[in-house]
Amino acid sequence: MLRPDVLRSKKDFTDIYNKGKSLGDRYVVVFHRENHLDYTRTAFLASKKVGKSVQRNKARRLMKESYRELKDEVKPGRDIIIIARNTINQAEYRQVKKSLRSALTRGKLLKETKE
RNA sequence: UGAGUAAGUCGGACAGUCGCGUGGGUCUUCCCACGAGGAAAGUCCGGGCUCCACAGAGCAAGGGUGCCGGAUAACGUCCGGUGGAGGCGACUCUAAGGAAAGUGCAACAGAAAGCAAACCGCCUGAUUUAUCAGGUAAGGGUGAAACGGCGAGGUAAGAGCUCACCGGCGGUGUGGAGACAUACCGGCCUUGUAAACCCCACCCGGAGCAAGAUCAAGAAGGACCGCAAAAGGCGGCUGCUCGCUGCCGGUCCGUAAGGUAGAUCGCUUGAGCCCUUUGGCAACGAUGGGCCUAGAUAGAUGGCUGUCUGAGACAGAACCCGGCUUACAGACUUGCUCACAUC
RNA sequence: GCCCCAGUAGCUCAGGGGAUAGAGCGUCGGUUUCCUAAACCGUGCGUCGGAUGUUCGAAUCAUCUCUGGGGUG
Repeated sequence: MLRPDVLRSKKDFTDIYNKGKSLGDRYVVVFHRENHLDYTRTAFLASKKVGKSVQRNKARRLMKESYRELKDEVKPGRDIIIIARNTINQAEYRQVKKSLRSALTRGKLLKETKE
């Protein structure tokens, strides 16, 4: 079965790119937009600029793992696209997580309870 | 011991914990099992499978292969051999048919680049002593390549003109399954290039799993049947009105079909892997037994902690197999060769 | 996934077995000018993306490889 919390259609992507907000950090770029649902939908992308398939898979796994640990702090009801930059190849997991956290914080996507 | 050569194996491991994909369970979000490669890569060949075309084969075009024999489902792959090249050797490499079917090309240099010729020479004759006529292709020079090589005889000078050896070509015999090898004889002999066109032999229909098959929303669009009836358009019964009626149009219900979004299948059991015995030099084949080993669909292998020779190669399945090619840190095993030392 | 194409000077491109690889723009130097521009003259600029092979000879032919670009569903 297809999971509902994953972005799929081309229309969603172009809407988020054109009408959503974007912000970048050292290792990742985040696009986000309200989706009027009661849950969050996400997508993790690594383009060919990042490297061959091994590097791209590694980048996506690091981003997914980072998001998994931050998931409970994220406010629901948004579509989020997380894109790897080619600097991610030199990064460790902790650095990626830190970068993603700072990006989400600056986009005010996290709940106010945590710092 | 050192150097080398050939073949092969592994490709960080283990434990705990939080997560991911598939399957199963007593499907309560709990438990169990399994979960990338030797190249998964490049997409360079060969097949399976699916649809289309032809349903008879042949010819042509276009493309491919190219020493011989075997292996194989097939191959441009593999194995064994032949010829050639390299290495002291183990061994390695080899697009290796045909140039006497034809066409083209061979720059520059050189007299001459392919079928005959002759620049300087050499020799003979004539004579005006510097040229002319004839003979010759040994020597010089040019070039990547100059019409068999080298030596002897021979001659005016020379020449396969003659002879020995070597190379090549043709014929015959012998060995071999064949490529080919070898012996004898012959005339003395024909440049290179086919990864230039080409000739000969053999092979090839096209597209590709996003192929294709099944199910199938919709306030989507079209077809047909029926029913109801408000308005409208055109026509008929009559010249007009009313009325009746046919068609179009519109609304609703139904039928069958195609089929978009979407879903399911194709999707992993296969020319499969491991072991035993056995035929074969080998590739590989046969017999018997055992095993089930990813199947996602924006696409599953990651994070943290600890231990160990301290960590680090190239790299990620997408329908599936057989090969080729390319990339690859490091570790290990076995056979063989050469050199040195010792016994 | 499948299928194509390209790679030659700093840039845009010729050249498809025999060149010292060529043209335009550009760079640099000079002439002219008080100076600059324009004009004119000159100058260099290249492992022909890489490796191996065929050939007497390769940018050109063959094989492998790298990089870039495009098409298609």
